[in-house]
Amino acid sequence: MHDIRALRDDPAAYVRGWSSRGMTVEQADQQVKDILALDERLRAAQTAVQAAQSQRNDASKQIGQAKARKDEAEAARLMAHVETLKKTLEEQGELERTLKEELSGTGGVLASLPNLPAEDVPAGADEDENVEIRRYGEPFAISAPKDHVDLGEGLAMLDFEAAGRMSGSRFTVLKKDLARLERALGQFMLDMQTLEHGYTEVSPPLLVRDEAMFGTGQLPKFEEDLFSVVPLTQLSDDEKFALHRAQIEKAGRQAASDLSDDLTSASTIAKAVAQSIEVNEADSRETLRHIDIRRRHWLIPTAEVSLTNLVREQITPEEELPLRLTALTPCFRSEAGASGRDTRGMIRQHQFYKVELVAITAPEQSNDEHERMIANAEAVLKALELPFRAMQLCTGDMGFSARRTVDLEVWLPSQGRYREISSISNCGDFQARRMDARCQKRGEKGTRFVHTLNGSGLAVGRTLVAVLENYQDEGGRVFIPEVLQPYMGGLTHLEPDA
RNA sequence: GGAGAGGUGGCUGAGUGGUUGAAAGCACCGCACUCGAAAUGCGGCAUACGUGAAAGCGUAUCGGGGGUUCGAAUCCCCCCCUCUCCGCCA
Repeated sequence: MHDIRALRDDPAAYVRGWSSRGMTVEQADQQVKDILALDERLRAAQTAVQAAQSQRNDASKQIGQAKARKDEAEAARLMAHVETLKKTLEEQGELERTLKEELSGTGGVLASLPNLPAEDVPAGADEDENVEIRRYGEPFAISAPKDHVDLGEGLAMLDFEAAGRMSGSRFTVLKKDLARLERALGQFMLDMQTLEHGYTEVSPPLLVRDEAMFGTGQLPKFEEDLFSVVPLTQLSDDEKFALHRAQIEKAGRQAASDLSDDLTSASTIAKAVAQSIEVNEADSRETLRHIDIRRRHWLIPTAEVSLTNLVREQITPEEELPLRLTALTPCFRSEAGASGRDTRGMIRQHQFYKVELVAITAPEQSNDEHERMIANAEAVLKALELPFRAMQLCTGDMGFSARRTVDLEVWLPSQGRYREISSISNCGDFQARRMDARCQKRGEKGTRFVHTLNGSGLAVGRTLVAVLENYQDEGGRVFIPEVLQPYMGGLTHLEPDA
């Protein structure tokens, strides 16, 4: 969500920002012009409505006074005056609502355009123009490395076939020590982030409302990446009846007013009413559909959604910032746009575990906090002694809500390249505006929007893949990293028939 | 799932169609009194948006949305949430 006043003050910054993120300069320039024009029209409508309301309020007050002193003639005169204001009130009011929705509504322009990149973000079109900022560790020399699928199946601990039978593609079943290793990784990461890095552990909802998804930026633009669930509860008969009654009353009023100067026969009226009711049956169904939507929940694609929304619609005292939150949760992604990509193995699943890090900070703290968070994520890879590199994402490769993002990529021997295992973003006040999450200094009047940051610390599924592939030996056994051994009851290797 | 009660400013809580943005109390801030504090007295004390150089002015907001009305915290409808009892359940 963008600040219309900031855009008014410095339109050029927005042209610059958006033209670096998938728009040409001309398109960005036009976009900004369109927004400013829309804003202009909205404020004109607003001013007109307010002027009319002001007059109406004055008149209403006088009507009250006139009635109090039994001056019915004066009251009637004033009521007639208000009647003349009605047209302006309705037309301009309708216009105002439409323009406002278009500009700053849930599906409006300001909510549908991506965050502006920070100044130091390299310009670029896609991932090929990301910039490596550092590298840790040397890829292990493994001759003819197996991939994690062959390793896992060789150990009889990984079963895509069974998963496919019950759930289809992009699901997996882990068994025995491999299932335990996944659990160990989650526990280890969570312990590190809470005990060593000061994050507060949270066990949040995995199902959230539209508003929460809007807050972090998944909605309205990326609905197709998500799973939704709708309870099978139907509307009660009472609710249906109430809805229909409201519709029929509305229809009846409409029909009566349409026919008021031509009351030819009862049958005409009946026909008209019946017709209106039929039309409103459709309206009614539409209303019912909206109620269903309101009862819908979304499965979180990352705990970023739940953790960040913890401060939504709240004013947090600045002394309490930064808030550092972490959670180990399942994540659910439809991967709609990825058909054909990473179809083999557990790199890209509909469901996976991830330890998420979220920080809520005061505006001036967020840059430092970002660096801290990157280090917190890197610490996990270092402890597991997995080779990785850190990539500063270019403007074209960043997510919708981010103003600056650094990805961590782990070495995968079977692919002979680095693959994303963590993504750490500073979103500035972009999400805070969408959530209305603010902070306030003690004893001071004004509030400011907080800054929000999120990062994986780490994706458990992909870490499991990295451990399997990097720690394999020629016999198909897998060494368990030392830091994980306490979580595995002292076990040092995964081996067949364990 | 059934039956019922309720959601008002930072908090408690009055208000059931007309100068009510909203009584009163608490909390908080300023001033007076005091050597200082307490107590007491007086005054102040919401947010967002529009407009304006500013002071200010205007509009909206009593869980959210819609409706009735010249006028809604107050009446009607829908949604969300909280609480109580019953039922069911990991």
